[in-house]
Amino acid sequence: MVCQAKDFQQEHKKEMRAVQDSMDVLSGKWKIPIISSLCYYNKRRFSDILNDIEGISNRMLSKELKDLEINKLIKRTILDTQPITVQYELTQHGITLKTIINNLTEWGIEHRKKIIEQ
Amino acid sequence: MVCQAKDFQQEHKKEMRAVQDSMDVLSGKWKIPIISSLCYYNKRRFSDILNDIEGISNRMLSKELKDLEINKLIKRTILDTQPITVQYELTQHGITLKTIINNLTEWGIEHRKKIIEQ
DNA sequence: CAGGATCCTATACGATACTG
DNA sequence: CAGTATCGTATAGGATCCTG
Repeated sequence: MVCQAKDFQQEHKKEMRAVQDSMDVLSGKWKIPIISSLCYYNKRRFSDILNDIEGISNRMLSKELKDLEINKLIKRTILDTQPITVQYELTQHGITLKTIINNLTEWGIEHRKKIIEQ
Repeated sequence: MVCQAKDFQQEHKKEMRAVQDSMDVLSGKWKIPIISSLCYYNKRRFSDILNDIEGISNRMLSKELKDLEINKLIKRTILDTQPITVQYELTQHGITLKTIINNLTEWGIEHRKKIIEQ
């Protein structure tokens, strides 16, 4: 009995740590919106993302894109255009976040309804 | 054609806004971990949550719990014990976040593997 | 035990201007 | 176009102490 309770405890600790691991990579005001943009549009240029996300500054977008690239969630490609354009897309690993993005989208819609209805 | 492209554009704008709506409520370092604790343990006292989440201070926990209560995601109950204890649990609305928490947990585990393996 | 009050710091973020 | 550099502010968050 006591032993099983301890097992649950252990299991929950692991789950809690896993969630925090996710949040280490995803927290902040802009990471999720950026990933969402790439999730919905697939390939997207710097200035496009800048327009997709309301309120973000180029400084922040630049910094966050770097972070996400370091964490292997997105891939950066310089296109041979004139002038040069840069394309971003999700990596295979980044794509595994699609489920979460979809859930957040659905939840956001429901949450807005809940807030408005009162 | 052009018209359909515009429709997609519109749809994506909505999705993007929905995601940001979610993040308005959930962003910050501690909200998701707190919800996770209540998600996995169901009913939980203040000091328990304080222990569940590594690194959180009582000041932050107190503040974030208030925020979540205002947003109707959790419910606060004062128990008639000596000394007084306070119990927190997810509301019906808060429970709708379980899917997201579970996904974040799974993703965190996979992400850790990815990071370690290189 | 469950917080509130106070003080303090780091950093996240914004605005603006500039460059290849 | 895709950033970088610089500067400034706000606020998120930590540490500590106090109270019913």
